[in-house]
This record gives sequence, C-alpha cells and structure tokens, in this order.
Amino acid sequence: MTIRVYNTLSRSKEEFVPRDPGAVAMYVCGPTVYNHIHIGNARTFLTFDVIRRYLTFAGYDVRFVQNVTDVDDKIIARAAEEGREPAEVAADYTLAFRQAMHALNVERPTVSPKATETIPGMIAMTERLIERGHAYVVDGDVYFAVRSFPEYGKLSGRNIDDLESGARVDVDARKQDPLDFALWKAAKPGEPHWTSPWGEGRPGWHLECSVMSEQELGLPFDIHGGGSDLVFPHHENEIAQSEAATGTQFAHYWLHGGMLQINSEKMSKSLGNFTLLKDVLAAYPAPVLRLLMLQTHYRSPLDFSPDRLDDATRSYERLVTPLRNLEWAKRNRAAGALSEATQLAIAALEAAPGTARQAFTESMDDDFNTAGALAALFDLVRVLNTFLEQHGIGDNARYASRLDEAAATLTELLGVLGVGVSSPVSAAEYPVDVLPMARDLAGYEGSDVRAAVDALLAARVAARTERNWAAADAVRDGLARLGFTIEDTASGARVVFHGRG
RNA sequence: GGCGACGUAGCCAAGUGGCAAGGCAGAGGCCUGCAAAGCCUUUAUCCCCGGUUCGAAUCCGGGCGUCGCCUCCA
Repeated sequence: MTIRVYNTLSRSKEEFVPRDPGAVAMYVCGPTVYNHIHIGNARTFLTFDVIRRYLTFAGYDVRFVQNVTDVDDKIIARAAEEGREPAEVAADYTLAFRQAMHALNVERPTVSPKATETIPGMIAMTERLIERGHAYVVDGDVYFAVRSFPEYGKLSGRNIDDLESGARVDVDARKQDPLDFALWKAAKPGEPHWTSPWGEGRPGWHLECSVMSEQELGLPFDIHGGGSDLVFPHHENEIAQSEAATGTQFAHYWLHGGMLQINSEKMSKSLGNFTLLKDVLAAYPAPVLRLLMLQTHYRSPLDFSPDRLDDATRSYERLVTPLRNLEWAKRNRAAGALSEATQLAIAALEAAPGTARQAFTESMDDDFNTAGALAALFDLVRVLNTFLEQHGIGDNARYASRLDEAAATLTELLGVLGVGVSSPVSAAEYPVDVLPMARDLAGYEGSDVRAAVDALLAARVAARTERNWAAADAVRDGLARLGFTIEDTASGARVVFHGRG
C-alpha cells in the first residue's frame, strides 16, 4: 500500500516515503496558550490526529511532537489584563488545552515540549545563526536576515521583493530588511525574561518549532503540519532558521489544513467570529463534531454552522445504530422468528468487511480522504442493516460470526478516524425524572431509573395489548420529553436515550 | 497590487480523461394502531464561453463569482 500526500513544498501529491522504514517522525504546531482554543484551531489538531492515527493503522511507528507556546506577546497582554503572572495564564490554558483535546478524543503527542523549557536550545540556535552570518544583534534583539537565505520563500511560493511591494510589512529602521524577523527579543520591564549572550530577553515565536523538532526528531524529519495560515510567515521562517543553521533540509513533507469558516469567512480570534471548542463539546458529543469535520477533506475550507452539527448528529446515528441493532438482535436471538438467509445475502454480508476495508484504505491512502473513507463505512452500514432487516441474526452461528465481523470492522475503522462508538449513555445517566413518571403511569415505587424505564415499557406493552392507544402514547410521549425514543422491534420494545429532549 | 485555492443535487460533499461516491433534507412504497428505527425506489445538461480529445466535472485558454495568505492567527 502506498500513501500519497499533498506536499505544500512541491504543490503536488507525492508518494510518502519516510526517512526510516516503518517509522514516521512528525511535528505539528501547537497552541499559543493565551485563551481557550476555538473550533478552527481544533480542526487542525483533529486533522493531524487522524493523519497520525491512520499512519499508525498503516503500520508505522509514529513519533508525534507538538509544542506548547507558553511565552508570547499575547500571553503577556492577557496576563496584564487579568493582573496575573504570564506563567499562571499559560499554565491555566495549557491545562485547558489538554483537557479539550482529551474531550475531542485527540491522542496525546508522544512529546509535548514547552517553549519555556527549550530556552537553552533556542539560544544555541541563535548563536549558530549569528556565527554563520544569518542573524544580527540590535539593541539586545536578534534578527534573522532573510536576504542571507537565498531559498527564502520556497514554501509559500513568493519572493522577498513581491512581499515588500505588498507594503503591509512593518517598517523598523533597525532591521536590515523589513522582512527580517526576531529570533530573540530584549525583555521590557515586567516581562518574562531569560539570560542570554545579548542580555535579558525572550525567544521569538518561530524559533521554538525549529529547535524542538530538531531536538525531538532530528533533521530532516518526515512530516511538518499546521494550519494553512501558518505557511507564511511561520513555516517559511522555520525553514529559513533551521536550514540556515544546519545546512540540512528541515522537513520533507509539509501538510497544511484548510481554514474553518463562519459564513464563508475565516474563523479567527481577531475577527471575533469564533466558537470555543469547549462550548461545542458541552452541547454535542465529540464524535459528532469529528464526523462533521471529517466529511470535508482536510485541505478544503469548511463552513461551520449549528445546522451542520445537527446534520452530523443524524449521520452519526446512522453509523452507530446498526451496532446497537446487532447487540439487540444477539440478546434476543431466541425470541425472534428468523428466516433462513439466502446464499446471496450471506455472500453480501461476507464480502462487506473486506470491501469496506479496501475502499476505506484506498481513500485514506489518497492524501487522507476522510470523506471517501466515511462513504465506505456508510456502505458497510447499509449491508449490515439490510441483513439484519431481512434475516435477523438467527441461531445459526455462521450469521452471528459474520455479523460480528462486519460490526467489528465498522468499529475498528471508525476508531481509526477517532470516532468513538462506545454506548453513548449508560442507564446510570438516565434522568431521575423518570421516577415520578413511572409512578404515575406504571405504578413503579422504586428508585432505580433503569427499572423505572423498564416498568414504563411494560406498562406500554400492556396498554397496547388492550389497544389503549392513549395510555400507550402517554408513555411514549412522556419518555420523549425526557430524551428517550422508543423503538419497537420484532423482539420487543427498547429505549434509546439521547440525553437531550 | 503580488501569490494561491475553490465553484458538483434543496444543503453538505467525494471524485482530476471513460456510464456522477456518500451524508442530511424531500417524495413514493414496505413495516407499524400511529410513530421511531430500518429496508426498497426516487431527486445533477458537474458556474459560463471557447478549445484539445473517439470521449472532459476532470486537461488548456478566457470570463464571472467566492475565499485564503501577503500583519498576530490553526
């Protein structure tokens, strides 16, 4: 199997060949911890989580490095606003970031270095750059000289002269060239600072990624990822620093995720049109948000709206319902009157997992086409649903094992996308409001929510047997108000709790 | 102004030379007391105009429209 990836550096899809056979070294730019992350940030982290998971699924041993920028102008500004120490602000939002990533089911990086723990390496790289004539000192600041690196602009496809004609670069008379950027900044009073050969100061933003990736992965490493808004200047500057300092290629494959948009406009903190990840996850399960984002290719823009989250909720239901139906069918195996499956139906079921796996893999191999991969899973769902619809599970173990294989494949491949399918809500989380309802409608006097729901279902069965539709529907409507849906099956009624009424 | 993406059904979206995936919504049917879940059927002159080709959503040229980067930004 050959994986092809779109490389920003070459502007084309290339066959992915890692530096070391069987292993992948990847680096993804992490957050600057001055606020909670928004769902645009989350999209990028989700994208690279899926890429990492897929590479692992494909058999690679993935070393995944992601920095935390915990010293920066915005953190200092935020701390000043709140009358706190920058380190405190950074620590709080670092924790919040890790919690949010956990909630989104993003796997933890192999290593997650902090900028403040990488200061000696950054000073060393700055010294190397000065020695090699790529950087210069002015009043305690150190700047990288872009004109000293002839390949400057190769990632973003621009040249220094074009950039300068844009007239939006700041004019600082102390710089040799307006595009020169800070490797080291002299600290102003009250700012976090470290001792350096150029006086007390703090590192520039771009430097940490160059240093950490080299320290943790070695050069050149395989994959460098981030949002497409980091291509210029951040990633361009990383390349300039690292390659000027080492004379070695920095990273082989540059992968960039598309922007999340609101009303066709980029979501960003400066525009103020952002939604925080933690707020979305408070209202929708993580798999739903993941599914929404994975239905679009990672490099395309994705317009976000609550309506789309609702659509994704239904898509998610479609993916997990067959798993629920299969479990139900197994539990009630003896109860249902089940037809003998035809050879054709058995053949279809038998072929489905392999077909799905192949289609999934082919899509993912093609630059991580998650939308295509999901289509393969929906096709598998249809086969599973159709078989269960027409034949049930039967007592025949041949069906059971084939159904189990199909379900296991579905679960496994969803897992590669990080879309969890563990039973959404356990009975323990049923609302206590079912108790008074069960007392009124079913005469249930206990305090066990699960038993209360069972009693309500039994009362409804009794009412239906008597053709007392009003009583039966009172149970159904009452449960619906509490967030339960009743599903009548060939082997009895069951409830599905959605957690929201 | 420079550089770069994108425009496929009511909505979202995959597909980059050979009869247009998938999801959501809608319509009809099956099942149901009515529902829910599920199954079956059904919904596209691929932004416009030229060109290349036996054949174009796909390649080339020109329009129109939308977005991103060029400043902190995932």
